[in-house]
Amino acid sequence: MKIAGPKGTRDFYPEQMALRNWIVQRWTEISRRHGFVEYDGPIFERLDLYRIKSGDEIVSQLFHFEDRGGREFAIRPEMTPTLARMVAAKANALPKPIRWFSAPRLCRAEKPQRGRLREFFQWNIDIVGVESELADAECIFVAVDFFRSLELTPEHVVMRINSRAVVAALLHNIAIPDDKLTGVFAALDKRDKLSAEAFAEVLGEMDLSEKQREALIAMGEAKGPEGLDRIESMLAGDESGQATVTQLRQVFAHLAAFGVAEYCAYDMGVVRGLAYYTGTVFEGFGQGGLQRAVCGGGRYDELVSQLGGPSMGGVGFATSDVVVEDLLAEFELLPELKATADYFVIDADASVFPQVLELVGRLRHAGVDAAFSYQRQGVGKQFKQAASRGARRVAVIEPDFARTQTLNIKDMASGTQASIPLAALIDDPFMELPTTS
RNA sequence: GUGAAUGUAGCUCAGUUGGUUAGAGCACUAGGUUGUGGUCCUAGGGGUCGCGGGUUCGAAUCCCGUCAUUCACCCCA
Repeated sequence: MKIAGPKGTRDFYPEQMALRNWIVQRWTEISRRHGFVEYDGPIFERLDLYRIKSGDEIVSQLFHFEDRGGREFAIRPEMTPTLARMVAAKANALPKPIRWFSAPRLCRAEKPQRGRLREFFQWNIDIVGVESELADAECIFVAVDFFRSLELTPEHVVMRINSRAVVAALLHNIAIPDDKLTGVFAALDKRDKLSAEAFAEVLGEMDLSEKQREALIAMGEAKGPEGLDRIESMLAGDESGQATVTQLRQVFAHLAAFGVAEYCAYDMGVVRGLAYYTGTVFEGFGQGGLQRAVCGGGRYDELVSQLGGPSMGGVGFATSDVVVEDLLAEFELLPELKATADYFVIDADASVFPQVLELVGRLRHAGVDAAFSYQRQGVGKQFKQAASRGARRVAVIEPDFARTQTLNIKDMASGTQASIPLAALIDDPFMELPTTS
């Protein structure tokens, strides 16, 4: 009886595994380049950890279970609560600022579709313990630098940036009551996906005054530098409100200094769904046929203290292997990852096969990736195998090898071939081959 | 959770108005070109036509159900 894999999960055959590893290596490399160190936590957590702060949306899609003592657990659906828990537990002992990254395997009981599966890998970058908007800007910079390293340009992906503090100040200014904030946040967040009429209709259902609705419509359209100017003028006379705009402008100034301004744009339509964001919020948005968020993040200033730690602000973002792959596929930027070997050793005659094994043994012992054919067959066939195996060089052992102690070495890319003494090969397996053919 | 589309070999698909042993390309395996490669040639393995039921002399093809996948909504990585 055949049993299919679980819905929304993937089997990583060597080809897919190579791509996944390539992506994770990229994440690791970029993280280190920007001065982040790696951490990890358990793959399941107490269910309460997510009940506290992630919001209903996340909780409704948890895979959860009980142990034999009736304790409730959930497979981690996101990493930030674990990070906050770990930081809260040792807050005073950890050197600040905390600059951590992780690439955890996560699970969410969602209905799978493009860019969204039930099991995936997510790259998380977080800076904790820095209140300055420098940290916000640096997180965004890391995200952009990652995309840039994949040869993605602003034509492929842009960072849309906003601040919940600014939004909150605006809403406060037009006297939106606290109990309606969440609803209004949600409405603004999907402004981009709706027509102007549909947006007005959503607002119409929310029991707001005419004036409030007009203000929200004006807000919802604010984008780019002019949009930010308009927002600032809407806050005229509100000193603390204007301060939030000044902070947001600082973020943009830092991003310009880091040299990634062309990737970044102000956008009132970005509010983000997670409940714990308090300040800067941002998302990378795929252009072309993708048209979806490919990374997302923001500032969470209360999460650590809510988990019993000291009052510590944090900011971070995440992206997943699934959307990164979709993004690269969309623009045909996926790498070609073929299996390779440094050397493929061939016998010109079955009688010297023992010497093949001997040479393979010596090369591998020297740290060289060496392969050979299991079957004794013609030289042509063995070369064919060497080629499909991705061998860079082929070493041919001739029938008179015992006497000459010399091999024919061929470079597969250039076709150059040379006669090299065994001792010289072992001494330096990657020597330049004489160019005479 | 709501709505829609699709389900033929490992992959991409053909399969005429329902008619005999269901095909192609790629991939895979073996062999040939008789001592130097990713070309070419030949052969081979592999399919309960998603599954179950119905209509019919006869169903991959029509009908119903079911499952799965994909897309959109919601939300999100």
